[in-house]
Amino acid sequence: MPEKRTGGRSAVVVAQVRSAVEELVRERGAERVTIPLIAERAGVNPTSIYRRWGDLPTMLNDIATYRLDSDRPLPDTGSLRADLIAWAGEIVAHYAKPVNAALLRGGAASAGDTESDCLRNRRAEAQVLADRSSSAFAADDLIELVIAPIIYRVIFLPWTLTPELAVRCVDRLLCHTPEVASEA
Amino acid sequence: MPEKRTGGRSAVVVAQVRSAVEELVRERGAERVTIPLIAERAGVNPTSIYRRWGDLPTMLNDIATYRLDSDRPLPDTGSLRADLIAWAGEIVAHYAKPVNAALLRGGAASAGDTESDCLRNRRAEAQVLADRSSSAFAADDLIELVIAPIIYRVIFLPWTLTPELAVRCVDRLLCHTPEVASEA
DNA sequence: AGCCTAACGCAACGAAAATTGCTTTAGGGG
DNA sequence: CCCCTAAAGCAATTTTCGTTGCGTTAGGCT
Repeated sequence: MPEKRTGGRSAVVVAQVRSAVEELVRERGAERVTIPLIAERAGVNPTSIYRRWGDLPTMLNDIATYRLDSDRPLPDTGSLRADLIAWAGEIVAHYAKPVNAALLRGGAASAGDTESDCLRNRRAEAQVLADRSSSAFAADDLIELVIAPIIYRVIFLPWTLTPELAVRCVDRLLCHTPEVASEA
Repeated sequence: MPEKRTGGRSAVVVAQVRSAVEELVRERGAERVTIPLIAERAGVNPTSIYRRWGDLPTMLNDIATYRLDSDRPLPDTGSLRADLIAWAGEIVAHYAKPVNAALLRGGAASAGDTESDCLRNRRAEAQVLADRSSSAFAADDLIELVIAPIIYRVIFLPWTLTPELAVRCVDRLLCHTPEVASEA
C-alpha cells in the first residue's frame, strides 16, 4: 500500500528548503526570516512549505534538529578523556558557525511546550558516553558540566566560544574521578 | 522642563501590555505572539506599542529583562554557600514559572546579534558573588557551573527543574574549595 | 488652574503573509 | 509499464501586520 512519498522530488524540495533556511538565517537572523522568503530562495512554492510544516517555528525546530545529527559516529580512541574532548570539541566547532548558532537560538525559542527539542540527540550521545565511563559519571553530569556551559555560551555569549572551552569543561567533569582522568 | 511622561496613563498602558505579553507567551509560546494580538489583549491600541517599542523582539527582551531584575538585593547571610544556594534557588524558582521560561526562550532567540541579553544582570551578580568569595572561584566558574546548567534546563528541559538543582550546582562549584564550603 | 506637549486612540492605507480550491507532476507498488 | 494518489505548483482571495497622519487626552511644570 502506497504511503508517504519521501524520495525524488519531495526530497529535493526538502533539501532546497533546508539550504535556503540556513542561508537566510545566517544572513538575517532567525527572527527576520519568513516563509515566502524561504520559498523564493529555495525556488519552491510557498504553499508547499505551509502544507508540509504548518508554520515557521515548527520548521525552524525541525531543521535545527536535523543538522549534526545523522549517523555521526562517536569518537572512540580508547582514552575516555580524549573521546570526551573530541566530542565536546565537535559540538563547539559546530555551533561556532553563526548559521548553526542562529538555528539553535531559533530552536530554543520554540522548545519547551512542544517536546521537540533540537538537542535530544546530544543527550542520547551523553548517555552512551556515560555508560562507557564505568560509572565514573552519569549522563546528567555530562549534560550539566559539559553541554550546558557550551550551549549557554553559544546562545548568549557566542563571541566567547573557543576550543579551550571543551577541554576546560571535560577536565572539570573528570577532576572528580582522577583515576579515570589519567587512564590511557 | 517637561520631558518623558512616565506616570499616569502611560504607566497603566505599560503594565497592561506586560500582563498581556505574559499571558499570551504562556498560552502560545514566544514565537507565536504578535503585536496586534498583545494590543487586543491589553485593551490598548497597537499603534502605541509600535511607537513605544518598535518591534516585537525588542519588546520581548525588554519585558524579559524587567522581571527579577529591579533592585533585588543579593542574599548576604554570612555563609557563602548559603548565599549561593539562595541566589541560585531564586533563579530556579523564577524560571520554574512557565511565563518566565517562555520569555527567556524568546530572549534567547534574539540574543547574539543584538547585544541585548536578558541575562546580563545575572552575570553582574555572579561577579559580585565571586568577588565576595575571596578568590575561591571566578565569575566564569559561577556562570559555567551554576547559571549554565540552570538555564539549559529552563530552555530545553523545563520539566526537570527542581529546587535540588540549585544545591547540586553550588556544591559542585564549592567542592573544589572545601575550606570555603564548610565556612560559617 | 492653565499651558505645553508627550503619549494614546482612531482610521485609512499599502504591503506582505497565510489560506484555499484546483490543476499538474511524478513516486512507488502492482 | 500502468494506475493511484501523495505532494508540488499555480492563482485568486482573505487575513493580518506594520505605517502614517491627524485629532484627542492627560502629565507635569510653572
